[in-house]
Amino acid sequence: MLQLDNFFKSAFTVDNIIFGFDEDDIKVLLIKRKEDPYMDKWALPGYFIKEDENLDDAAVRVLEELTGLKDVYLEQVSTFGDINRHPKGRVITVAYYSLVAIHDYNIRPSRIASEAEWIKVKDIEELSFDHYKILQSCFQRLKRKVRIEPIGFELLPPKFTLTDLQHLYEAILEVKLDKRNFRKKILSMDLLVDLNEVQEGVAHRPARLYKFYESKYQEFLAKGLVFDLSEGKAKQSKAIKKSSGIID
Amino acid sequence: MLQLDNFFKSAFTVDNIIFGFDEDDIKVLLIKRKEDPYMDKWALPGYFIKEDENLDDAAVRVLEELTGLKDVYLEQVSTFGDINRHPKGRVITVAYYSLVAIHDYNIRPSRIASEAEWIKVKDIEELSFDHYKILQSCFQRLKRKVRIEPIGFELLPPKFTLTDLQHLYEAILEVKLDKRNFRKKILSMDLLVDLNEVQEGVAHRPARLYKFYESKYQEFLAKGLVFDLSEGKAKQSKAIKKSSGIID
DNA sequence: TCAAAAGTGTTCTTATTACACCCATGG
DNA sequence: CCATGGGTGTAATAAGAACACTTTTGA
Repeated sequence: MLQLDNFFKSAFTVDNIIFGFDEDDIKVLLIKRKEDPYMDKWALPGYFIKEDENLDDAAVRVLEELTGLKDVYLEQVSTFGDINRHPKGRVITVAYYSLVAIHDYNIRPSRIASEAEWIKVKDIEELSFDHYKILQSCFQRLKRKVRIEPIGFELLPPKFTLTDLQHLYEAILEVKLDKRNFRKKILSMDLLVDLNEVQEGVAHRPARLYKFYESKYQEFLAKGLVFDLSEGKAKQSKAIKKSSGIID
Repeated sequence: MLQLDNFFKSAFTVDNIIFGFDEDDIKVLLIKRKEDPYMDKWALPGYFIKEDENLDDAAVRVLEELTGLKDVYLEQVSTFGDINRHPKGRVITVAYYSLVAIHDYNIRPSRIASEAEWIKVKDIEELSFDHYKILQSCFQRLKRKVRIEPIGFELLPPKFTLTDLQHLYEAILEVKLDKRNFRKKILSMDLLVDLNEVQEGVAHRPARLYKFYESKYQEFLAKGLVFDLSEGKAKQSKAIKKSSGIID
């Protein structure tokens, strides 16, 4: 008869890597800890999972408790459990990343967080615990994911310009993209709605504003199209085209 | 002062999804449990992690203890921790997948496994615990991963024919590929060595044998090339080409 | 001599790249 | 009237897709 008490048990936490986009840079939300270990050091917002709580629910709760953010995109990335990753004993952590439109939310640090601040990913050199490693792993995941699904829009306000979108992709993919080719591609996917509005108060020709057309994305997927802004126009996926007739 | 004992602690396990390839089908290695819960039912090989053991080390150890397999490709996929996933109480599990060339290894079931058997992924309809869900999630991961890195070779014996390789990709990607186009692509990547040997004892024209040229893959990566057999020839990555000169 | 799979090129179509100038606005 | 970023098209190149017949072997 299996008795769980015969096996070692560990504390479990969730850590959230919250990505934002601001002035051409990808940032993450870090908290300054007001609790040992690593008191007064920058860390990812994370805390212990409860006994009666699923992992995803814990990620949502902890995020809200520490930063005030809710209803944001969340995805599990990876689990870190090295024996010595926590100075007080074995603590295994499940890392999640989220995507937030920075200016649409107010951050309210609380609980173990004395401050919370958006910091450029490229300026971060070290963090508490193994959080630097976790950050890198989540940034890699974001980079891959953004080429497969149109999640980048989560990082922009509801109305954005094509240049905003291009800069977002350039920041995530760490590449320079060609303006004309980028526009051709994204518009040909037919996933954006031209709002017939323009920017106000800019000292140059104002840009048109667009929004992401969520429900068209479902049609887009149903047609077997693939979202990839980084290397060209949407292509019909092989799965559909090929299965129709290779007799040779 | 943070006291870990004030927080909920859970038992935690690793589960291994071991993929193999045989007669044009992707298979997974399942064990028949000789221990409750789910005694005599098919399950993924998995067991409890020890107090002084990192997650990856546990995956390696458990795999060997239950199946006799060692020195195989292993990668963490995802963590499953729903409150009720284990009938005896809270058990959080970290899922790994591995890739094995079926005929190069002998399986020796032991510990909690009374039998171990390779079963086609497409024939599996249910498993113990939430293992069916874990399997699906790992298969999705394999599907994505195989297009980005040449890990498929782990599933083949050291010497294989181009048809073997094509069938492998067709099985994983669940697509039919064109023979001539497939050969053109893979050979143009220059990652295979033609061994100047042919199959023996086949009732048709014997095929040439190839092996994967591991060290050439490093050169290949260094040139900024991308491995993708599913949609065409290796392309120079945008990261390298683009950064060189867009002035417009 | 048959069955079974190996091996091999070309053409057409589509996607990707490179690239430069005029436009609208605020200061 | 200047500075700033917005907006636009085309031609050349490269990659992808479609497709059929001859070869070699063992039975």
